[in-house]
Amino acid sequence: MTASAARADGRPSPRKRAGNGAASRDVTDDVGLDALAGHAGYAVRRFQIWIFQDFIKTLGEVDIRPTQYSVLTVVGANPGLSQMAVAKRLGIERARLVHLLDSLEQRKLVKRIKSRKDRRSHALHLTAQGETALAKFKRLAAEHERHVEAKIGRANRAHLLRILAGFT
Amino acid sequence: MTASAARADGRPSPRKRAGNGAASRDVTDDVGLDALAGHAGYAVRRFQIWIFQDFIKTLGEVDIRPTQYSVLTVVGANPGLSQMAVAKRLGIERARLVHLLDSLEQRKLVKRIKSRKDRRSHALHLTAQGETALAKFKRLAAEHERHVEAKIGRANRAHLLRILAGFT
DNA sequence: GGCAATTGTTGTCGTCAACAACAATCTTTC
DNA sequence: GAAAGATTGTTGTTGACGACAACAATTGCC
Repeated sequence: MTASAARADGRPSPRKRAGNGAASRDVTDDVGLDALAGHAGYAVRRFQIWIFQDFIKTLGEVDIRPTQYSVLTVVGANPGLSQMAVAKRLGIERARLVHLLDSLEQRKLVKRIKSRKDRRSHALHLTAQGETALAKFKRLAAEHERHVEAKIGRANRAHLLRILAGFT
Repeated sequence: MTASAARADGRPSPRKRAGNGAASRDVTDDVGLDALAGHAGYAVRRFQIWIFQDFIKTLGEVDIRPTQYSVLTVVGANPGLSQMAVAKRLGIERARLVHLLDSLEQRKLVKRIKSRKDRRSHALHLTAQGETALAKFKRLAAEHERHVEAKIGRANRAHLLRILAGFT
């Protein structure tokens, strides 16, 4: 895999010569992108955008976005966590989590309970409504995962998860 | 419904299921996250954040962000493209590309040349300065790619690129 | 020639990461 | 036990980014 290193030296092979102004046709369909093909970040970025859009669409009927889903899942699996703990675990800032929880609490899905052991912190719990809602969200999320499988293939998805297991 | 894990797929879950309670002092280190472990989107998201941060840091000395790099690369490989063509190819909005190009043009890396064949559009070119700068950016980007290899392994990175080739 | 479509541009809105500051509350240290 | 320092939740700001809408200039189509 040469990636960009091999082409950094001189003029590579500009396959698609788009000469001056000759772009009036349908060049947009066929723009050489060789230089980006070897960049993991670019591929991952495009893939992540696709995945999130499918997730948002698939969970659209319940109006749950990926970040909200991750919060609900973590709180559901670990009731009583503090906001700090959840933020750290999900890699989001506690400042951001505040708004997330404001929204989720307003929708009666989670509740903040003042901890008596550390009166600075809030113990997070799902409401009863939140539990049943999360069950439905998980079904929809599983459907979304099937879309991913359909897109990149079952084996590839499994391999992808294994490769990226260290980041979860 | 206990909502403890996504049992949709009967994964044996050999992972780190933290014994509950034992971590009441430093919960942050060991929060059960099994429910998210099977979600491709979450892993990809975290990975993408890691990749971008490393890219931004590695290209920090030249102050080039991933999106800027992708624009420069495409324009460098396909001189004369219109803004619309670049935007379409990179999957960004032309409205957004305007600001990107404003910045890059201000830094004398690219130039907008009014096309005489279609006086609505601009033909995009790298400046001479932009060409040499891009060469350096590509060397740094290659270094970044080596960081990725070091993180997930050479073979895994190659496989990842193959899996996601359809999204580039 | 007239009307629809395209291109670049400007603007708004909402999401998200990164900081900074703050009050309330632990925790440490003397 | 009190002062000093750290932590938690909160508010606010900044900037990158995606999605949309509107607009003038220009082009293509009929």
